[in-house]
Amino acid sequence: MKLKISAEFDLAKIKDSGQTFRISCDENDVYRFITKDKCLYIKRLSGNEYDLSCERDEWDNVWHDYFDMDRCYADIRMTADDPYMKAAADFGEGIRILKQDPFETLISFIISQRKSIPLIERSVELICQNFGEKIDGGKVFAFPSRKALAEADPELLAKCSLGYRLPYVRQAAERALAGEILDGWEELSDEDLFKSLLRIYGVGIKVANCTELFGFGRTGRAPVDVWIQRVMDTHYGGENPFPPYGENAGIMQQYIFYHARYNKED
DNA sequence: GTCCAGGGTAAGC
DNA sequence: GCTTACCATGGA
Repeated sequence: MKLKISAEFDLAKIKDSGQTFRISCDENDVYRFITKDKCLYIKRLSGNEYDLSCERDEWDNVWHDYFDMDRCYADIRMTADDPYMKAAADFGEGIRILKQDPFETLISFIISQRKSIPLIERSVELICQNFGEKIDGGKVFAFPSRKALAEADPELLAKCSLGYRLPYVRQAAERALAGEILDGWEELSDEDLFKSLLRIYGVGIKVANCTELFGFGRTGRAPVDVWIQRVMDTHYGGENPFPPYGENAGIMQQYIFYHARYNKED
């Protein structure tokens, strides 16, 4: 179907903002998004006109929330209150925080530690191809279920370039399958959710915050990785500039991350 | 060969 | 509580 999207919405920036590791783009600028067992192909035609592979009800029921369409990012960007933050927020116009599946987010960010984004994408894609269900007529693989990953053949799992993270991934999948983690955690406060995530083997402060922000929609969480730390050291005297933004701290963090990584240092 | 990547754990103070 | 060695892999 065709859809007019008047909100800030930039497919290339969303793809390159390091939130999820499975967005692809073909030579015709058709972007492919995957969440759970759904797959969306979307292309910008002109202005704010888009061509989508799904129909209205799937957009309303799945993708509208996935793309966080009820939030006004323009209003949030305007609150940037120092020159560097303002420049990053302008540069990142069109980024949105995707509301991803908690299990996929947790596993993906456990894998992400000490890896570059291209290598994370490769590992996650291998996991999907080896252990995920075929969707979209068999052309695409969904992220693996808890059961498929918990019961994954160890040798095949090792071929996904997980390195020392392999036991982290397996244990998280086993505990998720057993219902010991994630289930019901939507009800927890940000702080309680944080504490619960930190108890998972292989999950530290950064991965816990990424899981909160991208998997549970907790936009007040602002993960600090090596890029954000560099910006803090270089432009903010080592201080964390995000707490004043409250519930939008994670969104401002995402503008800074995209800006810093896109411009390689700065 | 060296350094780095959307870090975390465990041992040692 | 805080610091530090070590962790497996691939790209620059």
